[in-house]
Amino acid sequence: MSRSNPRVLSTLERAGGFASAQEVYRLMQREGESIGLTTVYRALQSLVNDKIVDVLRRDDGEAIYRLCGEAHHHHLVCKGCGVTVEIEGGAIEKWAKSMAEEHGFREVGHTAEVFGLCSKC
Amino acid sequence: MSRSNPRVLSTLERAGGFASAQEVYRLMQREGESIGLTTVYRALQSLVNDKIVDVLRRDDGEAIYRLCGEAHHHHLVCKGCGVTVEIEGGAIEKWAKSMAEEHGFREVGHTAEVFGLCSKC
DNA sequence: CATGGAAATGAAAATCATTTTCATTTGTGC
DNA sequence: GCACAAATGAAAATGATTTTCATTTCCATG
Repeated sequence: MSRSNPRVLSTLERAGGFASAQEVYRLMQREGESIGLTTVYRALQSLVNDKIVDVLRRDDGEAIYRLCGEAHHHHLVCKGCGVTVEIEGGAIEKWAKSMAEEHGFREVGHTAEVFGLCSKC
Repeated sequence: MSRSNPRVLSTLERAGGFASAQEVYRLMQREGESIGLTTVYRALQSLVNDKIVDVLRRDDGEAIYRLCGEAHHHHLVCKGCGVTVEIEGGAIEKWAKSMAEEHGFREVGHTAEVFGLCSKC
């Protein structure tokens, strides 16, 4: 019952391994792929079940998917112009892990975003 | 323009300081309070703006609100039962600040959440 | 006591991501 | 070719949240 559609997976990869179902769908449409939104949702769910992708939530509640094992990075976002820089987060990994262990948590993940005003704004 | 309706706040308190907008609404109805769902949503948004409550996301994407203390802290949330522990984040402050400076950003803020499965789940 | 405008309220409609339904298509073994 | 399970996708359903807009409540001031 593997509905893990390879076209969806490869699109998610091309998206930088980080996109919502709607975004994957739009991307595939734009690239001329013929696929239904329903199938995209099912494929993503399936990929999550198979632990091939992770699911997180954006602040607005939309689910975003990313490849497991993707190098985990974070974002530095400008509140003024929206420009985004990927930043490295080794410090966070450690912090999250130690905090979790301290309270007996397992299977730990985390989200972190930094925002401010870039030099131009 | 303070729409931070005190009845909504007190209901959230009574709910154990942890509930979705829909739950607050249902609770108030059950207690015979006369209030509209719209007003509950507006009050909660207002409380978030005023930093009186925090907003998180349940796994299903529903927003949940909870009273928050003054001190800047982060949350360790269980994906299973939703139990939440406040954790200290000095490491994060430093990390966010240094990453931002490195890229010339000013007026820096950040968000960070850690999630996993607690010992009971 | 008006009364006039600003803020608050809430019912109903709109939005939007996600899920479900169901009829159709595709693929596979026989 | 044939039957049958799995996959697909269009359209409808769902459910949280937001928006619209008409009405009501407050309050200051005449």
